[in-house]
Amino acid sequence: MKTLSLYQQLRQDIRQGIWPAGQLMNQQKLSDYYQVSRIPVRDALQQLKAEGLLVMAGKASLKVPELSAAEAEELYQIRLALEPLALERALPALSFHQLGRAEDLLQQIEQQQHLSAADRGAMNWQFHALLYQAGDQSPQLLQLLHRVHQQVERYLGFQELALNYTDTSATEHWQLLQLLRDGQSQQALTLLHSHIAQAGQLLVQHLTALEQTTTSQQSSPAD
Amino acid sequence: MKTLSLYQQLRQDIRQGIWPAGQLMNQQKLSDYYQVSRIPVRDALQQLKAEGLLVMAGKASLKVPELSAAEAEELYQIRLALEPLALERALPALSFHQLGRAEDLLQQIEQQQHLSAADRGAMNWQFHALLYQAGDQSPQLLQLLHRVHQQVERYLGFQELALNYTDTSATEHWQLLQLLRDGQSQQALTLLHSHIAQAGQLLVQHLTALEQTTTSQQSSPAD
DNA sequence: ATCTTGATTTTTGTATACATTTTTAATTAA
DNA sequence: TTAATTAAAAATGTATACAAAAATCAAGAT
Repeated sequence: MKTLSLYQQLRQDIRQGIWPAGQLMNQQKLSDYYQVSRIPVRDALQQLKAEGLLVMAGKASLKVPELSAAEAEELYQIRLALEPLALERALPALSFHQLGRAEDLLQQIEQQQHLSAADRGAMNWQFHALLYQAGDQSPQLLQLLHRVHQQVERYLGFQELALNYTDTSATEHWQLLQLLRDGQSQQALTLLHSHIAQAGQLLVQHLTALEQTTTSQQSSPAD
Repeated sequence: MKTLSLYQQLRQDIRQGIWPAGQLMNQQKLSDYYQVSRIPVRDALQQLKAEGLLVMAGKASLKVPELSAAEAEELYQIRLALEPLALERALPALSFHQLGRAEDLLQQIEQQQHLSAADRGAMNWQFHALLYQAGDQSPQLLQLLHRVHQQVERYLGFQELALNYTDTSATEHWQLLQLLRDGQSQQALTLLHSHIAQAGQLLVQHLTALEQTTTSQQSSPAD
């Protein structure tokens, strides 16, 4: 078991809901909890803030941001805008060697049986990133996408959604690789687009339904 | 004159070339230079690193990243992918009130005569951001774009490029506002796209030319 | 009852000191 | 000469202590 940096630990704990949405993250509490001084806590918090995994609450304090269907939709629109671009830029450098590595990873993901939705999401991103990284021609783009996926993973971990979607998703990944191997770039880009759109739609629908039940629960006893 | 945070100061100094590309940014030297302890320096450095304005150099040190035409092109491709999306999402919330504020800003920019290319770039981004911010419906997108523009500004400050382009650019901004006021959304999006593409092309051409003269200077005396 | 005002408490910001790691330089062997 | 190894140095990581700021709460005025 690798020892995690405090930053990694915190990120994981936020994703796992130990620090839920709305939670105020103050240095003192955290330095007590994790048994370190406030300096490394500061560092970790600042990094998380820069990545959008924490947001300002008031003038000088940080909190775990709330989740919303609207934001999830925004994140998926960003994915839709950036990921086809990333794949397109990587296309010239996508050798069979690279595609082989992607296949290995995909197979490995499938063999992992009992994964949480968030973990599965993280591995899916690894797969996508492997393709986009080819040739190392889009470091800026990759960094932005990494950030976006950090955010998305919080939404995935939120609830075990659409269990049957994982099959569809996996199938599409294999199809994507097949198209890339055959040099059918345009079709690959189209598939990637609809693949992301579909996943986004599913997530947003799920969250929207959830928000409505929650708000109706909140308002009906009061009214 | 407002007192800048160390982070802001450092960002400005990097943009102004006080710490040039390739420069190693170590905490000790900087804490001497800015007359503060290493703690606030750490904070500032970490933030700059998270924003991509500093990059790792070796295992634990940071440096000012090098500039390249390839990266500039990447950044403009990202702008092209994200900014039309941002405008599209802001469209429903774009009231005449908002457009009026944008006009004021534009006029104000034009009245500022002697600005560096980087300063002018920063104000241009302010103008674009004002449009995209309407309705506050894309906070994630705005944050990503802010990051991208931080990077772009380094390139603009690099050299006083294409002095005559500022006129073209300003004209296009007024045209964009006109189209938005007239409700010609599709045309506005198209104009925005070509506006960004044009600026990007100009910058990349400029940098490419510059890189070639530099590399030929480097290699010819040796060979 | 609500909104100020001021004092109290909590929290964050920064300096200093020390521990650990990384980097650099020098030395030795191949 | 080059590469590997090791010792010196410099730099970063972390803890503690203190200063400044922010948030909280209670008392008083409207």
